[in-house]
Amino acid sequence: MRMSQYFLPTLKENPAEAQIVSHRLMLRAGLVRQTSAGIYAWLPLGLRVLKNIERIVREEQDAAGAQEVLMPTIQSADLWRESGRYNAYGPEMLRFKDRHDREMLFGPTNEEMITVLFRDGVKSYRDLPKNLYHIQWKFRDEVRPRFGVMRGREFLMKDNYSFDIDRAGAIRSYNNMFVAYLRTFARMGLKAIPMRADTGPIGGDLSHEFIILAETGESAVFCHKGLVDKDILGRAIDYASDLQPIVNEWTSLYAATDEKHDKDAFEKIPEGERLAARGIEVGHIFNFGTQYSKPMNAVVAGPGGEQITVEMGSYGIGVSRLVGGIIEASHDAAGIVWPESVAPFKVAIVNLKPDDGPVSGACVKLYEALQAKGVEVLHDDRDLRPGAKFADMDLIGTPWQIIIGPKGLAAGKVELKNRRTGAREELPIDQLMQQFG
RNA sequence: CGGGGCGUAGCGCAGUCUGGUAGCGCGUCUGCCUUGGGCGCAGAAGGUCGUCGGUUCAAAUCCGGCCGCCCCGACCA
Repeated sequence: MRMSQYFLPTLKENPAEAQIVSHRLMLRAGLVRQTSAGIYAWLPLGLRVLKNIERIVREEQDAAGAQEVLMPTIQSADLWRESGRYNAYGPEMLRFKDRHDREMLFGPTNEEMITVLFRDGVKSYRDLPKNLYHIQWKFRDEVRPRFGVMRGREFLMKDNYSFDIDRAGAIRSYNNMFVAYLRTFARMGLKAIPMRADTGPIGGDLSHEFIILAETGESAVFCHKGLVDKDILGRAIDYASDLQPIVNEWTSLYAATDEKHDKDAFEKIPEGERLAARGIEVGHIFNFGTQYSKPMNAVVAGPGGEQITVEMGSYGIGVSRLVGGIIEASHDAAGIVWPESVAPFKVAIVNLKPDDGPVSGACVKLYEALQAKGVEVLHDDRDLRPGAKFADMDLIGTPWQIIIGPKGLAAGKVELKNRRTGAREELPIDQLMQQFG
């Protein structure tokens, strides 16, 4: 993308309404604009990040055996009357009537809808297990939306639902998602720690929240330090095998949110290995047994022809929240520092002297060569002073900056800067191509 | 939902107490200059002062209603 043509409105000053760093940087770097309290429009740069996060979530869900569907944002009130939640759910649910006076709602979650889809489509134990997910916009009319996309009213969420014949199967499904979540967040450069959590109004008996540590987190969390740097990506994972040992490895060390915090257990950890911090919830997994399948009569025929109520679980990842969460976890005084896996552009070319023929020629040639190789590259061809370009580029946080100016070019070299470390090196252009091949 | 604050140019703010020509910085546009970390000079555009009503010769300013936004708390499958 040529920056001179890109819709990228960056701001030099912090908007007054933004208090936390991720919100400020998202506005300043031109990722989003607020349109109402807790409701945001995604601009081109922000949308690229959102799509990258979505892609990683999707790849890991697919790998773990979940199948993608897409359910609507609008649901009927009758559906929710079936589970008994229409009246139980509070004013966070946005309710309205259509032109025929039918009661509708903007979905805050999809347990009811998925249960009906499952119930109507699966009749035999032989078709189990099933695990269906979708990535769809949700609306919850929060009393007090805040912190930008971290607690918006409209937000993008991956939610999925597992259906098993018995509890043992449900636990296998739960463990699959547990490991898939570890991988998902790790791939985004996050250190997400699974913590025992309250199941809340959704009910159930087995639940973990995946928390990333950040000063501005909404909840207080307590855990063993050993969990912070545990690595999942180095492991070969076979979702067909029993993943309980891996789950045990993570759950045997203490980790809990304040609702579930056990002070005595925490203090048994040697003092140097205790970690009391604040965290952001980016994922939450539940096993809730037959809480929805029972009232909604989601049953399958068992081997002996008997009717068996299926065991369910649900699993959520806050996709739009992750954009803010990743920034909270990865920024510096100059701006955002994107992990490569989610960066809107992997590399940026900074043309220091656009009115210099050889310099611009080299920039364009490199830009086209990188594009031809499928590298996501942003070319700053704007007629601005170098300082302004450097400031913008650091703000939007492209992991690599290729800086091309007349001095270096005369020596046949360009400069490569790593956004995270600030390290720079001078390289001949063809060597650069190898690096991004 | 309880408490607090704010609404004046694209962004950040002053002006409101004490009513009398709507300002500043940044950004934007034009020209010149400059070109390795938001450079400099000159000129310009841009505002129903959130909204509705009241008081007054006169309202950004005083009074009232409404709307919107932010912060703390409670809440948050």
